Amino acid sequence: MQRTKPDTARRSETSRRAILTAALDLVGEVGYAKLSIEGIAARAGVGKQTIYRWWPSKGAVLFDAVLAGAEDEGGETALPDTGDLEADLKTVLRATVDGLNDPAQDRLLRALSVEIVQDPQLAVLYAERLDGPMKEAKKARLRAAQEAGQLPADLDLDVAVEMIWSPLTARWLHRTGPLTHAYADAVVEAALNGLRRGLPDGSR
Amino acid sequence: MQRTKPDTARRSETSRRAILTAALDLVGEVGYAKLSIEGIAARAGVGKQTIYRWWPSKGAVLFDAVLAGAEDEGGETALPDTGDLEADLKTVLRATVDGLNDPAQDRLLRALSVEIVQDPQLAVLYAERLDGPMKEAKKARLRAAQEAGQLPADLDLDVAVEMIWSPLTARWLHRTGPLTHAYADAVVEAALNGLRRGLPDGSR
Amino acid sequence: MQRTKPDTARRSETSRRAILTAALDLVGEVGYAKLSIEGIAARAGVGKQTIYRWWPSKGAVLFDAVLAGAEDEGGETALPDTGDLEADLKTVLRATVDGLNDPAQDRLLRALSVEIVQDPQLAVLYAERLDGPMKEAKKARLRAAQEAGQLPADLDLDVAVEMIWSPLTARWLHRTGPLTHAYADAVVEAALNGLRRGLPDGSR
Amino acid sequence: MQRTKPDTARRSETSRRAILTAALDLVGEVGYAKLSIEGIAARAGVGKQTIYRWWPSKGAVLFDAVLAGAEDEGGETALPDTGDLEADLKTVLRATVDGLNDPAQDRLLRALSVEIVQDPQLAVLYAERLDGPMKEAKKARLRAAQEAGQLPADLDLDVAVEMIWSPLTARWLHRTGPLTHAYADAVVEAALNGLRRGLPDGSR
DNA sequence: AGTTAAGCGAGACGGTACGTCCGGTCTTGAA
DNA sequence: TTCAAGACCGGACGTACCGTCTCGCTTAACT
Repeated sequence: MQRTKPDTARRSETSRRAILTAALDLVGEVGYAKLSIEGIAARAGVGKQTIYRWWPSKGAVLFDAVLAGAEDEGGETALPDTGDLEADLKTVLRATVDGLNDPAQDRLLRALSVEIVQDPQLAVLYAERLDGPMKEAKKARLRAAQEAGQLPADLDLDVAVEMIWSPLTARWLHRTGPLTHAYADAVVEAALNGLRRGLPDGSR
Repeated sequence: MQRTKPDTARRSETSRRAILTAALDLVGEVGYAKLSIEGIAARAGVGKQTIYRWWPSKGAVLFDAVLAGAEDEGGETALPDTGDLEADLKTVLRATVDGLNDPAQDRLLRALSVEIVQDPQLAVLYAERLDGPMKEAKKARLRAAQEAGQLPADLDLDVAVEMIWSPLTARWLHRTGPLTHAYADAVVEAALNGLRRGLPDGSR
Repeated sequence: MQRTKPDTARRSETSRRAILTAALDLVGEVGYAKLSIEGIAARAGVGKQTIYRWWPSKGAVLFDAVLAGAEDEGGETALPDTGDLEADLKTVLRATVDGLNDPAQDRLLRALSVEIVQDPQLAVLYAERLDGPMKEAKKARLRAAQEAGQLPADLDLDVAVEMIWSPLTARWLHRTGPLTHAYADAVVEAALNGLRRGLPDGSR
Repeated sequence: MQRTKPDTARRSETSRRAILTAALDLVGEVGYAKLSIEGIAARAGVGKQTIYRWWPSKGAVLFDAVLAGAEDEGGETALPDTGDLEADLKTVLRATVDGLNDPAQDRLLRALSVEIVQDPQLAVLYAERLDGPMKEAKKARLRAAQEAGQLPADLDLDVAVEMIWSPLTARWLHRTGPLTHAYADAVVEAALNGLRRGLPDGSR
C-alpha cells in the first residue's frame, strides 16, 4: 500500500523536513484537535500546496513525522533478553509506562491513535510501518522463550503479544486507571500465569 | 463532575430528545468526522443555540446520546452465569465481536472512543457513567467464579477484566487484526490459563 | 394612524419610562446601528415581551423616546419674532447648527433620521407628531412676515420653509460641508433674496 | 482616503463584478434592510470570505456597486444648457423627481443614503466619488449662467447648488410631501427669485 | 374580600446572519 | 516543475439578536 506520492528528484528535502518538524512541534503545543494544515504550512514557511502535493491528510503528515522520528532513532528495537522472560517483559512494560506518562509523548501518541482509529488507510500504514516492526521484536522475544522451553511451542504469538501489551495501552487510551510500574508487573504476571493460576486443575 | 449545564424546569424535553436522536442517527450515517453541530441542529429541527445552551461540544452531545440510549435499554446488564465461566466469557466476547463488526455500531463506538481519547473530562464521565456499570457487571461475574472456587480468591478483578476485554477492544480500535469468534475464544483461553499454560512449573 | 397599541390601564408606566430612557441612553452610547431590543430590555430591566407588546420595532421605541423628550420640554416652540424676519431666521438656524454640532444630539437625530428614511410608517408618524408642530411654528413666523408685508401674500409657505431649512439638514445628514453660523446666514440670505438677487429684471 | 484594500494583481475580476451586480440586484429586490452579505455571496456564487477580503461592510459593497454603475454610464454628466437657466433647471429637477419616484431607484438611493448618514467614512467617499462629480456639473451650469450675466458674479455656487437641490432630496428622504413636477418647478422659481420676490426693496 | 385575568421579568426556543477559520483547489511569478 | 504565496468557493464554527412562546409572579378590577 502506498499512501504518499512516490518521491521525485524534484522534491525539496528542506520543505519536507520543515513540514514534519512543524507538525510535530505544533501537535505538542496546541494538541491534535487544533492542528491545521494551514498552521503547519505557516509554521514551516511553506505553501499549503506543498503539503497537499505530498500528503493526503494531516493524519498522514503526522504519521510520517512520527515515522521519521522513529527511523532516526535507528531501526534496531530488539527487546532485552536476559533469559528471564518475566523480568524482561516487566522491564519493557515499565519503560512503556514511563513513556506514556510523559506529557509530550502522551499528546503525540494520542494524536496518532485518533488518526488510526478514524482512518482505515492510516491504520494499515500504521500496522505496516510502525506497529509491525515493533510487534516483530516482541514476537522474537517470545519465540526465544519458546525455544528455551519457557512457553508452549504451539502458542499463538500474535495473541500472546496482545495479551501482554493491550491492557496497558487500553488503560492509557481511555484513562480507565492509573498507569504505574505495579500495574505493569501485575499485567505481566497475569498474562503469563493466567487468571486461574495456582488452582488445582480439578477445580476448574 | 458535571459537563453539561444543570437542567432547569424550562428545558424542552422534546428538543433534547430530538437532538440526541439526530446525533445518534447522523454519526451512524456519516461517521464522526463529518458530524457537525449544524447538521445535528438541522436534522433535529432545532436552533444551534439550543445545542450550545446545554452542551459544551459535539462530543458531549454524542456522549449524552449514547448514555441515554444505554439507560433506555434498562440498567440490567448482568453477564450470563451458567456456572461455566469460560463458556460464559466466550459467549459475551463473541457477542461483543458481532457488535463491533456491525458498521453502525462500529462508527458510533469509534466516535465515542475518539472523544474519550482526546478529552480527559469526557473520559472521566465515561468511566463513571458508561464503562463503570459495565465493568461492575463483569467483575460481578468474576466474583461469582471466585466464590465458586474457579478463580483465586486474591485475584485483582480490575486487572482480570482488563486482561479479558482489552485485547479485543485494542485489536478493534487500531484494526491490527481480524475480529472473529475464534479470536474471542483464543483470548478467553489465554487469559484464563496464561501464556505458559500446561508447562511444568519447574520449567518456568 | 396608530403605530402602537392603545394604552390600557394595566400598562406599567415604570416599565414604559425605563424602556424609553434606556433606548435614549443606549443610542447615545453605542450608536443606532448597535442598538438592539435585547440591549434595551436588559438595560431597562424589562422582559423583551414588554417591549414587543407595546412597540412594533426598535425604530418605534426610539421615536417614542424622542417624542416623549420633546413633549417634556413643553409644546411651546414658537419662533422668535422681533419684526426683523431675516435676523430672526438667522438666530434660529444658528441655534439649529449648534444643536447638530453636539455629538449626542447628532447621534440621536441621525438614528431617528435613518429610521424615517427606511420606514414609511414611521415617516408618517414623524410628519404628524414631530416635524408637523415644528413646521407649523415656522410657517406661523413666515405668516406674520406676510402680514407685515415683508413676504408676498401668495407665497407657498410649505415650499418656503423647505427652502430655508433643507439646505442645512441636507448638508448635515450627508456631511457634504461644514455646518457653521456663516453658512446658516448665507442660506437665509439666499433663500430670501433668491440666487438672482440684485440683478436687473431685464437681464434675467 | 481608501476604504477598501488596494487591489492586487491576484484579485478575481469575475468575482468582483458578480458581487457588485448581486448587491445591486438584491437591494432593488428586497431593500437594504434585508440585504445581507450572505445573500450577496450566495447570489454571486462566491465565498463570503471573498467579500470580507475586499470590503469592510455591506455599505462599502453597495457603495462600490453604485460607483461602478455610475462610472459604467460614462463620466459625461453635464447638465443641459439651452441658455434658459430656469427652464434647464426645471428639466433636470423634473427628471430627478421621476427617478426618485421609480421604486427600484428609490430603494437603492435610500440604502445608499442610510449608509452615508451612519458612516462618516463612507460619507467622505460619497462626497469625493459620487456627489462631487455631480456637484461639479451643477456648478458648471450655474457658472455658465454667471458668465451670461444671468446670475450675480459673486454668487457662492456651493450654497446655490444646495438651495436648488436640497429641498427636493429632503422632501424625498423624509417623505414630508409629494414629489411632483409642479414641486420641482416651484423650488426652482423660489430659489432663483427668492422668497421675497417681487416686493419693493423698501418694504423689506 | 376573593377571584381572575392582564401585565410583567425572565429566558428558552427556532431561526437568520454575523464575521472567522480552515479545507482543498487553483493561479501567479520566481528560481 | 517545484515552490511560497495567497485568492478562491465552500462549509462549519460559535455568537448575537430576532420575534414568538411559555413559565410563575404580581397586581389591579370585577365579581
